Amino acid sequence: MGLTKTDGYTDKQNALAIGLKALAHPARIAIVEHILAVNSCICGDIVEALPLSQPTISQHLKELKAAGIIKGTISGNAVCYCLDENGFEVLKSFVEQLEQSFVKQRKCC
Amino acid sequence: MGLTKTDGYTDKQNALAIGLKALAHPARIAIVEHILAVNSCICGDIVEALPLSQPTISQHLKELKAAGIIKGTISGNAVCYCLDENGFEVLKSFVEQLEQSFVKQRKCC
DNA sequence: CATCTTTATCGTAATATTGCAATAAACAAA
DNA sequence: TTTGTTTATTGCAATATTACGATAAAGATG
Repeated sequence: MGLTKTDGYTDKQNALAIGLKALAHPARIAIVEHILAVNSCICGDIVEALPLSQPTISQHLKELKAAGIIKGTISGNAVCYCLDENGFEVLKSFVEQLEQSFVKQRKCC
Repeated sequence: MGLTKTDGYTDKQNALAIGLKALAHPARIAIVEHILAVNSCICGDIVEALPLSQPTISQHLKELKAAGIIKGTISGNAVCYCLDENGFEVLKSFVEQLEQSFVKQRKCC
């Protein structure tokens, strides 16, 4: 089938899956890390930093934007990218929730 | 193509992408949350808790195991599943790293 | 205007993922 | 041994993802 079922799960679970999927690719992780590393909006030097063609990177940026992980602001004929605080919160709170439950979990295996 | 490029990224980036991908599915999130919710090893009641067939769930469990997120211990003809601490650390440290960088990031857009 | 620079989109080929029915495998219980 | 119970594997079919060349779109620059 290839089609992920979404009914039968909570909205939260589905939303989280989408968010994680957006980050579950080395190129997209590299893009986020690059944005963090340069510590400013980047105006399209990502193509030089990654081993992918320009159309492919454009596509990855689109996915990160759609997932709310980055924002893009048009500036002349370039686009400035930076992290989107809101989308980042979703990921953070999930991991925090997991960690809290995990600490409470008694070891059994 | 459909084939994710892995050369040109660090081992850490590639490993993280694999770990995130393992969690980037509502069923696998639901499985992990269920293991945490019952607060003990579960011996195969997941099939009743999720809207998927037994073979499909078996496959998702296999992926979570391969990613180091859960462990399975054979117990009679059943299998007890619980979280695997090691695999969980990878995810946790990534988010912590992201968060630290993110705090330092000055707002620009 | 013409041209360059930068980013986005379209079309397409290769590969991956998802889900399930059918079946197997492994052990338990009668 | 026979039957049930539990989990894994195999073999698909349908859909999604990834990557790139070609091209478009939009603004900058000469």
